[in-house]
Amino acid sequence: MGAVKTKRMPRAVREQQMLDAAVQIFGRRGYMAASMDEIAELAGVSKPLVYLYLNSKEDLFTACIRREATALTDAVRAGVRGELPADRQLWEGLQAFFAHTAEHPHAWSVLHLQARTHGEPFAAEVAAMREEIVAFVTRLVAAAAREAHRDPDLPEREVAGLAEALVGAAESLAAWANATPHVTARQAAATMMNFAWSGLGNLMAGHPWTPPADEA
Amino acid sequence: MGAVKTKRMPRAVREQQMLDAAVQIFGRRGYMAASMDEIAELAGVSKPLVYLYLNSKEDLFTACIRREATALTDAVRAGVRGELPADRQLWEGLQAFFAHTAEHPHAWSVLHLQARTHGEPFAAEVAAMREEIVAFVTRLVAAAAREAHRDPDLPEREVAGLAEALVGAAESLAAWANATPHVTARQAAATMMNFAWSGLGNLMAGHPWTPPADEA
Amino acid sequence: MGAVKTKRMPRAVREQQMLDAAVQIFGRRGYMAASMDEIAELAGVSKPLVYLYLNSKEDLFTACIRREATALTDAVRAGVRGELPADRQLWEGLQAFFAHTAEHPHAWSVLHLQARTHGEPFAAEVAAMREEIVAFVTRLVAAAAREAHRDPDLPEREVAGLAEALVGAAESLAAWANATPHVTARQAAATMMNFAWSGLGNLMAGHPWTPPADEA
Amino acid sequence: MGAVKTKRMPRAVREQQMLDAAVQIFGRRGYMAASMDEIAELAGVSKPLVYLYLNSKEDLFTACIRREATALTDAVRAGVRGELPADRQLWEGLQAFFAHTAEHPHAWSVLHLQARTHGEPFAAEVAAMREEIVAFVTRLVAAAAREAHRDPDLPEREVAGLAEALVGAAESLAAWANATPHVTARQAAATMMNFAWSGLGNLMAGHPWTPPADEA
DNA sequence: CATGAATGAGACTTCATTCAT
DNA sequence: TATGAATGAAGTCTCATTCAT
Repeated sequence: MGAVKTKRMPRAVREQQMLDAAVQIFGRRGYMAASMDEIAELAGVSKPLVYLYLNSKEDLFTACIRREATALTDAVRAGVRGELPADRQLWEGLQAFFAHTAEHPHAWSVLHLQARTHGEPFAAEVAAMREEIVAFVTRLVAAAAREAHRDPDLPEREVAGLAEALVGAAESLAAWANATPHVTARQAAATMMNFAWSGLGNLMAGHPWTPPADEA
Repeated sequence: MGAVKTKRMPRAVREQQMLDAAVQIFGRRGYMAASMDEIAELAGVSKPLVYLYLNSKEDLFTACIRREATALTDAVRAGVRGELPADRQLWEGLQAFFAHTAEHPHAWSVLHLQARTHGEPFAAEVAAMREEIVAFVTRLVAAAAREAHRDPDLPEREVAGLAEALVGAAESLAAWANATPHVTARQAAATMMNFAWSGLGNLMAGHPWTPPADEA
Repeated sequence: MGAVKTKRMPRAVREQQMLDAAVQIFGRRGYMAASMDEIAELAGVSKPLVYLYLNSKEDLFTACIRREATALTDAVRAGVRGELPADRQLWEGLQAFFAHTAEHPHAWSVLHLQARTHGEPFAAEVAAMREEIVAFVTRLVAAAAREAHRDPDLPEREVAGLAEALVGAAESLAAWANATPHVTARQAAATMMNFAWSGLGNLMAGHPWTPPADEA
Repeated sequence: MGAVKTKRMPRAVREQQMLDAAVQIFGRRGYMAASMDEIAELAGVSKPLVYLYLNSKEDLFTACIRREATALTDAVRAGVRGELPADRQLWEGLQAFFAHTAEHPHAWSVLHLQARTHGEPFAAEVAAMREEIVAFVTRLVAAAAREAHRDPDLPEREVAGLAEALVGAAESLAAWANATPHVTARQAAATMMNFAWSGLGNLMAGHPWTPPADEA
């Protein structure tokens, strides 16, 4: 188990191996309980090399957060086509989000649980990513309001609260989907759309949001 | 700082003091970073006494989780009147929830962040509480469906997903409300109702959920 | 070897044992080469106890320096009778100094070599002690000048230089006396008086300083 | 900062660059705290090259000591003209000594502080140099005795002690002169002559040693 | 009931040193 | 010749936990 022990690799490659191992261990054990020994072993290198390249446990953790935050936002961005109406964009973004978090559960654990649980420096790193996503959602809500010719604008804090709730719901659902067998990204996204777009009231009245039938 | 150092208290009282201190420290520092030394000092007792009464760090943490989980569910239960329609019950439950988490931020940190970040034994404890709340929400959704004479029942897993999303949104909003100045429990609950009951679609179309005007 | 392993001693006693061990190891190996493990073992306690009582290696070293500096200045002060003429006071002070350094060679190594070799915080500690001794010598020189009715006062910096040279010579001689077998404190002090009081010129001309014949 | 990084230099030159760097780092940080990394970087070469040329940290330190000890004794020897009377020779030697130590403070730190603080192998190296200087001083004292027709020869150990004290005083004064602004080598040497040649007694009586007025 | 005294185990980190190119 | 890559060994420090009074 762990990376095959190959000797003398260029620095950039070794660094990625270390980050891979670190994300896995941090995700499994949590920041404090993770030991540099275990990370080094899983990466197939000696501990001093980890320190030589990544400096300290804190820096290593930060590097993990940064890499995975970027990967996640990139994945979401890549999944969305900007020319579609707001609900369709949200639908696509959610699918990309659930797909990515399902494929990288350790990374998601690092971002969603570990990073927020261990003080400012790390939490701030995730907050930046979150803000980017919240901003994306906020743009969608604004666009939807325009499309619907909504007249009295929603107060700014109300929008912030809504975006927060939506993102929170999605995050929570991601954890649930990861833990529940046979729940696909598509299904999770559909549940989210029903919940967030139609609302429970409409849903109960028999008016769910209906996904488009085009995709794989 | 810390409890006033009084000698010879009955065991039950001492134990509560210890749990108070532990919740505070665990909430502030996280499970691993919290030290038994600091907890004992804040509780105003010697470390061996903590071990005598609560056995080990794990047991102490579990006791904290259990006490605070019970307190939270009790608070929510106490806030709801079962004879009202579903949306009103949800409205009241959410208010109670946001009010309690705002008043006990350390406890909320323990339940929402710390307990889920440190492996099965603790996560399971919180999961039990969560299930109780999810069950409550599920009953509400079922009741709402009945009230609306919804015909084809929602598939069970879909309901589970919706409840999960709703709870997740509420949890996320609780953290946000705690961190954002001047957001009251009532406002947070109203945002949740708009979001969860009416849905973004309706909201954009100018049909928000309207809270009743009766309460303080 | 090392202190007899007795259990459960009061804190003050254990602290002294630790300082004893630390002075010995620091004196033998130097600050950096000394390991806390070795010190703890020689003190007959576990390492954590050393940290519990003395905080850190730096603090431990500082405590050693302080204790030994105080002991040395106390010893010198106790050896001098203030009512005698200047040269007799110097003679007595030197004897006390050489006797003390000979009896506590590790302590002398800590003060003379180790403390000065490892940065400001420690050097400053010794500098304070040294200044006290230099001040004592400076008073003697001034007194001698008064006794001799010397008219044009010596410039202040000149006095500082002389005191520095005298103390330096004594320090150096202490190391030499410790390393050379069969050199007593009395002999070392006599050499110093010849050198410092009479000067090489007088000495060569057959006019040495003659010690009083009273003491043991 | 550091030597300019030039490729392909002859071995002898590279070695000197390394020794320069090593003396500086050892002088600044002390033997143990100095790291081979820092030395290699300051020398502008890679660490393996340092090992190729100088074998080990111990050997490197020894090489530093040897080079600087030779440089110092050479400087003193070069400053003394053997045909002059003893006190003039001492005067010249002291001036050369203070001038050299002032110009090479790192080297002086290595010889005076670091080398003596780290065990036999290094201390022995310095002891050899010191003996050479002490021998020089001893010859002067003997010469002075002859000039003064002193009859009963000073016992050998007494001479050793005097030389030791003189050298110790000079060493101490060198450190003091380096640390005190605006004290020149000439002034330091003058203080030493007053102290060592005339003695405090004479000095107090108004009979200092007077330097010749010839030099720059 | 309550605590001062004590420790085994393990964490992070650094360093001198060596391969393989 | 010269170096980027790599590590065994050791050091400081912290913590949960237990005696013995």
